[in-house]
Amino acid sequence: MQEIEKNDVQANEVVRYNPAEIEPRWQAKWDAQPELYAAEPVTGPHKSEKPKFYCLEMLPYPSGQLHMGHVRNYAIGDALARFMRMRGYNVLHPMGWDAFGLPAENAALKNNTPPREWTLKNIEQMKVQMRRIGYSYDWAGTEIATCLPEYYRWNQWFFLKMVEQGLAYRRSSKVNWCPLCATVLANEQVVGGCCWRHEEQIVEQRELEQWFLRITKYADELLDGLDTMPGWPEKVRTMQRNWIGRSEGAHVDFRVSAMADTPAITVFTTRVDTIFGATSIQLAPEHALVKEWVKTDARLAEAVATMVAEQKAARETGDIGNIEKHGVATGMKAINPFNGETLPIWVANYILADYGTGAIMSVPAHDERDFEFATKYGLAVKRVVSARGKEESDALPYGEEEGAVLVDSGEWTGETPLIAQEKMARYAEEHGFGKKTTTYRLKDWGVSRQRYWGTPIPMVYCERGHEGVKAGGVVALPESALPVLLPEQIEITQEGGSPLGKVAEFVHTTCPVCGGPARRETDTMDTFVDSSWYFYRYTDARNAAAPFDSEKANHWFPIDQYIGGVEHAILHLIYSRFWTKVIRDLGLIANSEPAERLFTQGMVIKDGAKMSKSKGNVVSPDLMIEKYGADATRMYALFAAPPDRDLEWQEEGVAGISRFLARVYRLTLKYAPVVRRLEQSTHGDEIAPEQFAGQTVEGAALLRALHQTIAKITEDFSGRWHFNTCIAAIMILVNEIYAAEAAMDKGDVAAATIAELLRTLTLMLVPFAPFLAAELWQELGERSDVFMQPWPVADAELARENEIEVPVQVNGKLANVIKLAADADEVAIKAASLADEKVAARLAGKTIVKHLVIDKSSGKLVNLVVK
RNA sequence: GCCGAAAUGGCGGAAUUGGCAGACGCGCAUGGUUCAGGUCCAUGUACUCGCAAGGGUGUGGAGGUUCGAGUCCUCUUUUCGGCACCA
Repeated sequence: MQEIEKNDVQANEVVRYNPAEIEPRWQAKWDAQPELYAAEPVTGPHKSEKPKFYCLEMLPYPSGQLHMGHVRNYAIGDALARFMRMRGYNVLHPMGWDAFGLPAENAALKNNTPPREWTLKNIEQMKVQMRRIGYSYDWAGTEIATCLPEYYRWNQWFFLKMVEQGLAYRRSSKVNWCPLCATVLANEQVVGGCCWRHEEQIVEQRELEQWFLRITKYADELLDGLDTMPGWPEKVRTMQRNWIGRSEGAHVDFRVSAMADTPAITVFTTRVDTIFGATSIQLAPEHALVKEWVKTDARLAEAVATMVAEQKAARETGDIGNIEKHGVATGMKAINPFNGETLPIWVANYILADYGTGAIMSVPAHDERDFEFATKYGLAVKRVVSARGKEESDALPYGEEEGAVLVDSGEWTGETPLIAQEKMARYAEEHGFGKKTTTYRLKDWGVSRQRYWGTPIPMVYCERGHEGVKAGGVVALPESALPVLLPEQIEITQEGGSPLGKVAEFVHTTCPVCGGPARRETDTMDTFVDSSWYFYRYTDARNAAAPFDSEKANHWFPIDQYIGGVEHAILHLIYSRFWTKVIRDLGLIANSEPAERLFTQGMVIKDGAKMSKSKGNVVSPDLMIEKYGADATRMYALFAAPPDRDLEWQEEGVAGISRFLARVYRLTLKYAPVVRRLEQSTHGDEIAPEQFAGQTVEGAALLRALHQTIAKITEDFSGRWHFNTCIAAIMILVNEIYAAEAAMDKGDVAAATIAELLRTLTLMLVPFAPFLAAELWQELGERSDVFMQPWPVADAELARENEIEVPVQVNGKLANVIKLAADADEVAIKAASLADEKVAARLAGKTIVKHLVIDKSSGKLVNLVVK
C-alpha cells in the first residue's frame, strides 16, 4: 500500500477535512490485512502473554440493510474493543450472522430467489457496510453464518447430545401457532398474545407433536444464578426472574366424595395455611376430570365449551386478565383432607389449565379473585387469618396484617402463616395427601418449526419399527450421519406443514438401526438454537472436528462484555444461559454463565419514535456516511446520548461532529510540520521529559488540560461508558488548544509540547474516529499502526492545578468565586473569603454563625452561615 | 394491578461521592470573512425585573433532612418498558 506523502502545508492554507477521500483509502489498506484485528493465539507454543478480553456484540440477522441500531450497537463495542487493545489486552472481537429464519423464505416467495442465495447476498452487502464504518472485527478468524452446514451441523450434534441426556424430547402439546409464519412459536416468542415478528397477528393455539428442550430442568439454576450476576442490568435480571416465575407452595389432594374410583384432585396453592378457609374447589375448563364429567352431563358440557372458547379468545387478544369471572357448579363434592369438610367443585374460567395443576382451592376470605367469584355465586367466605382474633369489620378480602395468626384452623390455630405453611405441608406429606412443591411459569422450550430455512432436526421415524422402537417410532441419527444437509432445491409455500415434507429425496431414508425404510423429521429448529451457543464457536470458528476446542473456549470465557438490545432480555439471553449450563454438564466448558457483564443499549429513535419503515422515519447509515463520513456517523451515535439511553437521531448533530473532526484535522495539519521536524531531530524516539522542562505558562496550561482529559476518558472507559462526556472532554481540549493558537504561533509553546498534544489527541480519537486517527497519525510522521499504540497515561503531576477557584456561599447561596493558590490552607481560605468585596456586601449588618470550609478531592467550597 | 427505568433551557444532554445547575453539541441571534456556500471565525443565548450596575426565580409537583439537595427521605403526577386471573 502506497504511503501518502504530503508536503508541509502553509500555515494559512485552508485544508479541508474530506472523509470521502480519507476513509476509503484506509479501508482499502485495512481490508488488505486480514490478520489486522485477529486476537493472539491462546493455545500452543505462541500463546499470548496478554490478559484476555472478550468483547462481543449480538450478532445481526442479515436483512441486507444495516440500520442505525446496528451502527450504534457496534460503535459501542468497537470503541471498547479498540480501547482495550490499546490498554494491552488480547482482544477477541468477532462478528457473524444469525442467518436462518423466516424472512429468507418470504423473500424467496416474493422474488423467487432461493433463501440461501438471498441470505448470502445480504451478508455480503452488510459486510460491505460494516467494513465501511471501520469496525475492528476479526473477520478472517471468526466470521460465521449459522445457515452454513459447517455451523448448523453442530446444532444437530448438540441436539443429539440432548436427546442422549433426556434433555430433548418429543410430545404432543398445545402450542402457539402464528398463521403468518405458518409455524409454531415458543412461549418466549409470543408478545402480548401476538407473534413477535407480526405484532398485529394474534397467535392461535394448536395441538401438535413437537420437540422440546428441557429448559425447566435448569429453572432453579437459571433463577438462582441471577443473584450472582452483578454485571447484568437489574432490569434484565428482573425480567428473567418474572419469566421463570418460581412459586413456592404445596400440592394438596382433595378426594372426590362418593366416587372412589375417581382420582383425587390435586390443587396447587402458595397459601396452604389458609386451607381451613377453602369454601370450594375450582377446576380449569380443560382439567382432565372436567373432560370426563362433560361426557355424561350435557349442561356442564355446554357451559365448559363456552368457557374454553372464551379463554381461547381472551388469550389470543391478550385480555386473559380482564375477562369476567364466571363458572358452573359440577354438582360434585370434594373433601378437604385437613378438616374433612365437603366442598362443592366448580369449573371456572379464571383457572388456567397450564399453570400449577389446573385446579385450586378457593379461599374467598384471603384472595381477591376467589372473593370476586364467591361474591358472584354466593359461596361462603370464611376468615382464617387475623391479627386480633376475628373481626369481621375489615374490608374483604382480608389483606396481610402485622402479627396475623391463623384462626379457626384446628391444631394450627395461633400459628403464624409462614410457620403454618411449613408445618401443614409436612403434615400433608406425612399423611400422604400432599407435599411441598415449587411451580414455575417457565415451560420447556418448543424448538420445532414447520419451516424450511432452519437446521434440520437429526431424527428419523423408523417405518417398520425394530426392537425397542414401534412402527413409526423415533430414532436418533448417529453422529456419523451429520450434517443432515438442508436440500437446496425446494419449493417454498406457506400452505402449512413443513416444506421439507415435500422433498421426497430428503424425507425417504433408512433407519440407522435396522436399515429398514424411515422418514426424516421434516421440522427444523427454532433459530434461537443457532444463537444460543454461537459465541463459543467464535473462539474456534474454523474447527471442523468439534463445535469448538474446550481449551480455547475456557480461555476466552466468560465473555467480558456482551452488548446488545434489551429486546433479547428473555429470548436469547435465557436460552443461551440454558445452553451454557447444558454444555457445561457435557464437560465442554467450565463456566456456568456465558457473560460476566451485559450491557443493553438504548434504541435509536427519530421524531420520538422507533425507526421503522411503516413510520417512514428510517435514517440510512449509508446516506449519513456519504454526507458526513463514517467517523462522524459512529461518533455521533456515541455522542448524542449515553449508550444505555434511547438516542434521538438529529442530522444537525452529525454535522456538528463532522465540524468538530474538521477542526481537529485542520489543527493537526497546521502543526504537523512542526511535529515531523521534531521527530526527525529526535530520530523518532520518545520525547524526553526534559524537553518539557522550562515550560511556558501557556505550555503548562495546555499540558494540564491534556492530562486532565486523558484521566477523564480513561476513567469513563473503565466503568460508566459515558462516551458522550468523553467526546465532550475531547472537544473541550480542542477548544483550549485553539484558544492558545496565537501563543503557539508566537513560539510560546515548545514544539515537544505541541507534539505531545497532537499525538495524544490522535490516540484518544482511535476508539471513536479510527479513520481520522489513522490519517492524523500518519500526518504526524508516524509509520506504525495507531490502534496498536499504548493508550496514553495521565500524569497526575502535570494535570494538577496550581490555582483553584473557590465558590463562596452565604447561607448556601453563591456570593462570589475567588481565586486562590491550590495549596491555600483553611485559614487563608477563610481570610480570603471574608476579604472579598461581594461577599462582604452580603455580610453587611449580619452576624456570622458558622464559617465552613469544605475540602474535597472534587474541589473546595466556603459557606458562611449568617443571621 | 405488580415490577423496573425516567422527568433538568427551544432540542440532545452534563453535573460520577450531597458542594458554582445548564458542561459539550445542536438550534437561534448579532457581527465579521468569503465570488459563492449545508464554509469558516468571533460574541451572545435558563427564565424574569432593570437602560445599566445589580436583583429575584429555577432541575415534573408537595413536604422533609442538611450549613448546603437535580442528587438523600416521604408522598404524588406523568411518560416509557416489562409482567399480568400465575392460585
